[in-house]
Amino acid sequence: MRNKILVVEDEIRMSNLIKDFLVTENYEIIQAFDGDEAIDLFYNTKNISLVILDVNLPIRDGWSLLREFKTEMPLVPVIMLTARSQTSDELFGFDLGADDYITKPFNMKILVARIRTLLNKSIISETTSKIEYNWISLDSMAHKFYIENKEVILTPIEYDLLIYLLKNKNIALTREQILNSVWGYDYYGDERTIDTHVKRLRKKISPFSDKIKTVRSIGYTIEV
Amino acid sequence: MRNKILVVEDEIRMSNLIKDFLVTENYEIIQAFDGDEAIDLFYNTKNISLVILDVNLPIRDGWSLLREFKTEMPLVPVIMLTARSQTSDELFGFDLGADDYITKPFNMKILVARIRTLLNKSIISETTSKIEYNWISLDSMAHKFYIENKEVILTPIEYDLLIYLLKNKNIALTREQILNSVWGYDYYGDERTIDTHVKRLRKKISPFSDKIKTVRSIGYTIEV
DNA sequence: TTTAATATGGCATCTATGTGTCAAATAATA
DNA sequence: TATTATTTGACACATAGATGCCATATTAAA
Repeated sequence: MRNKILVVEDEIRMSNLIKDFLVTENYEIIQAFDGDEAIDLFYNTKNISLVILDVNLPIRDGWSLLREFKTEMPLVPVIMLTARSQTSDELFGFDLGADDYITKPFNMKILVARIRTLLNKSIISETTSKIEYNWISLDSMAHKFYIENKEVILTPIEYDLLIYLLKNKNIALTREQILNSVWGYDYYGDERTIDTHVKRLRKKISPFSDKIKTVRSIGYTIEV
Repeated sequence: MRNKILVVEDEIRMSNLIKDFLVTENYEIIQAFDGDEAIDLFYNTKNISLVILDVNLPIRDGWSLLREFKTEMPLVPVIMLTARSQTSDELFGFDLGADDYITKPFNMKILVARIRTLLNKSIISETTSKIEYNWISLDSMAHKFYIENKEVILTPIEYDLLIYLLKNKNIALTREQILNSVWGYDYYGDERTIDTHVKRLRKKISPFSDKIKTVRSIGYTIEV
């Protein structure tokens, strides 16, 4: 599955430059051109893997966005971009929890290298690109799952749910976490609906239904 | 405890510059001035937290050292220093597993900021998920306990109770304390119910049942 | 030995999860 | 657009599992 990167950059040329390059590297790019748009996209886009954030933004500046992002989703890595090279600024950024820092102008290949480093580290996309176990495999390009080399047809939510469980394999996930990640931040539905989807998913991944474990009083986890 | 940092840099002035600055930041510095010395110190110094590694070294170059360090101790973060700004080199470094990359000349404060970032990360990733004693281990992410490497299935209260006992290992806990912490302050039940849960827990952690000690007329404690 | 505290087995009750079903929402098709 | 198929979310009920408490046995201390 491709990693989704949110690029927050007001200079349209620069933003597109980044986008075009990262697209060729097989990332999925979401662009925001000011702070408000960034906040909006951040909350309404599922499964953002990483944020590239320019410091100099109109309306709302990068540091303030950084603080909000890191408060809400501390696990999503953030790379700060700035034209300034002032040390105090940089430190400020690090202290607020930026994961990396790149001074403009920069070389695209370095950007890609740093993105890779951060994504490899973060739990979020540890296994995003290739999921392949002896009982299940994923062809992310084709958007298909295979159980014992036989394709299983999943609905969109089932697909997202399974990906999320697999990305966080062996981690007990609460229903709230699942809801926030799979359904999105703004969804306020019945948590037990997850049970229904797990039921359906289990049926479809038969005979490996019990790979999806119930963690009583917590939620679910997948063991691979 | 102070973090120990191995600085591998052949230019003595630069090495001392780094050392002096990092010492004021309360790090403990070990200096190596060539590749052989670096290897020697790396293997013979306990608990190195981080390595700062210059690419341009006499005898044995930085990339080769990096490979060796990362093979032997992948969890120790490495920051690469280089005067070169060639992209291909940088990428090479990242691919070999360097955790960060700083081009000379650099600002000391930036170095410190990156060190902090890396050390926080490695500490977090080490401490949050697993706790081990010689007879029992806990994977809190997976929400699982293991006795002699075999998983023991605990109910939610048993799990919380055991966590609480372990957090306060070797401390005698009153039934009231246990009730308040595990059941919550708003719970008004029979204190002797704890006995029942201890009974069940002891059975499950067999043959280490007597690690949970009864402290007569007080409550319980766990010894590890 | 007596007394007080703890250990244990069992059971009634309570809680969380599994499952079938259905209506509403959405997507696909004619 | 109208019609049909699929997907989704929610609920009620069934069920497995967890919990709390009690009566009785056992142990430790005085």
